[in-house]
Amino acid sequence: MKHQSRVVAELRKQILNGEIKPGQRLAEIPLAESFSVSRTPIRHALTILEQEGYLTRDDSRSYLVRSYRVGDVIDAIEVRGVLEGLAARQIAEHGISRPLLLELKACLAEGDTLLDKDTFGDEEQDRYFSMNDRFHAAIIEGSGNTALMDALNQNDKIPFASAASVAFHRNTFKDNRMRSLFAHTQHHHVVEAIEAGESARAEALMKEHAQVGKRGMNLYSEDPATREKQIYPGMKLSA
Amino acid sequence: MKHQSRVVAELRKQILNGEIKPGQRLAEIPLAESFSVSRTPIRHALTILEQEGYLTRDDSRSYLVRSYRVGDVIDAIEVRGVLEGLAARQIAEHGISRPLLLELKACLAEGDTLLDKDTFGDEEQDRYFSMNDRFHAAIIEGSGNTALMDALNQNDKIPFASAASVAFHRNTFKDNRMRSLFAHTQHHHVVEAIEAGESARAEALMKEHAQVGKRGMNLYSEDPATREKQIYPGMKLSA
DNA sequence: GTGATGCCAACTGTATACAATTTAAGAATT
DNA sequence: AATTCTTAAATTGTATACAGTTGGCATCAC
Repeated sequence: MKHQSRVVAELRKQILNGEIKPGQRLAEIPLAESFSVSRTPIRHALTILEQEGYLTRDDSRSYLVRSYRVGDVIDAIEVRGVLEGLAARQIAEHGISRPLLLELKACLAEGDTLLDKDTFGDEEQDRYFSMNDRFHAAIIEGSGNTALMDALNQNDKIPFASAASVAFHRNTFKDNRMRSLFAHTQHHHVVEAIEAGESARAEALMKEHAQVGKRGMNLYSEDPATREKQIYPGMKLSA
Repeated sequence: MKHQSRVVAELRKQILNGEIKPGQRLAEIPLAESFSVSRTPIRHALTILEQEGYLTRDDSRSYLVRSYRVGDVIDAIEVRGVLEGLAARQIAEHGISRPLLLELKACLAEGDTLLDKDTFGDEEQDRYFSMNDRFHAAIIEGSGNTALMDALNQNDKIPFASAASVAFHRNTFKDNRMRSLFAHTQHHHVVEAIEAGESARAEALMKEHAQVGKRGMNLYSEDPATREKQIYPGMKLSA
């Protein structure tokens, strides 16, 4: 029992995995059958996923999986920049707490170790990405600014816009390592600035740091045609 | 006949008006009776209002009207600052469109006229506030950044955090006029900067402009005790 | 062959019945 | 008198029936 939460989670996962393609229509009855529940929990899930931004409604009727334009992703990365910048600034302004500083330093140390090795294969990449997640999450939550957290949660709904999305492109190892090295050095500088109470610098550095999200996916383009290209959760990006 | 949207809107209004107080429990059956509909549209409305942040769930069961701390409001104003700053910057970067410039200039002109008069009573205030809304909406939508609009929509759920919330405090006419005059001058400067393509300046000015939201409600305090005070939609703020 | 009309199937919106669970009160026991 | 146990009422979760609407398809007229 308690189908509600299960259906929401499962459906969201299917959308994010790309098992359900954008533009595809989601009708209640087929979904109910496929989940072996009644329409009631399905309706609940569709309502929530619409609110979360994964679905839209066609003519105020049926639900469609939403797709995005590349321009939306670029813009969302910009939004993440200013928000994470604000988080870094507020931490610097209020003075960083001991536990937060320790967590950030732990992230830095782990990254140093990873990037110091001669190899940078799948395992190292995965560990790097997970460390990257922790770093960003620590800064965001460390700000204690719930409005900021909410706004970023909203923003992360857009595919490839979240800090975790550096994990989606898989180019050559050398490329990824270089990029990671650069990004990690930015992490160092941000922590430096925060520790020194240099709030404006911390904000600027963190803001700029978000731009790696564009570069990493070759989205760094103001070309209007590129901006219009469709993109969706679970899409394979050939970088 | 389409009770859903009506119930959502009505219930949201009641929460925002403070007719439903924070901490109050919202049970489905009493609500259904009061709206003269079945539980189904009520459930739908509660699901949406929870997603929108107006309600929380107690022990994953009943819905409660959420309340906020003053600190949340201050933080949300800060978030609005960086987001509206980003909007102004992007407009300046991409070059302002003719219709947008006209709309902004119209807002400026209307404000000039209003503030030039000798009186600044309720009517002038209301017109000023409505013009202020239009100005902010024009900048936000004019950025064309949907992620930014989504994030700001999320942010505006926090009571007194939206740009429209300058309307909530009613002090002496003189105070309000002075504040409005100052804020309006900032509007002028922002448009100036955007028109000149001075994107960094436009961003900084717009960011600073959000701070009037704190001052206007005497929320400008880093005092931890003040930050902890409870606040809720529809609450009367004695400034 | 083409277009209009009408019918049927599928779908959403709403109401409601039923099951499972929580809450509360009252009774019983210590 | 206090605590615990029992039980009933209230509430949420789920299923389902029914009505109203929409869209597609086939038939029919031209």
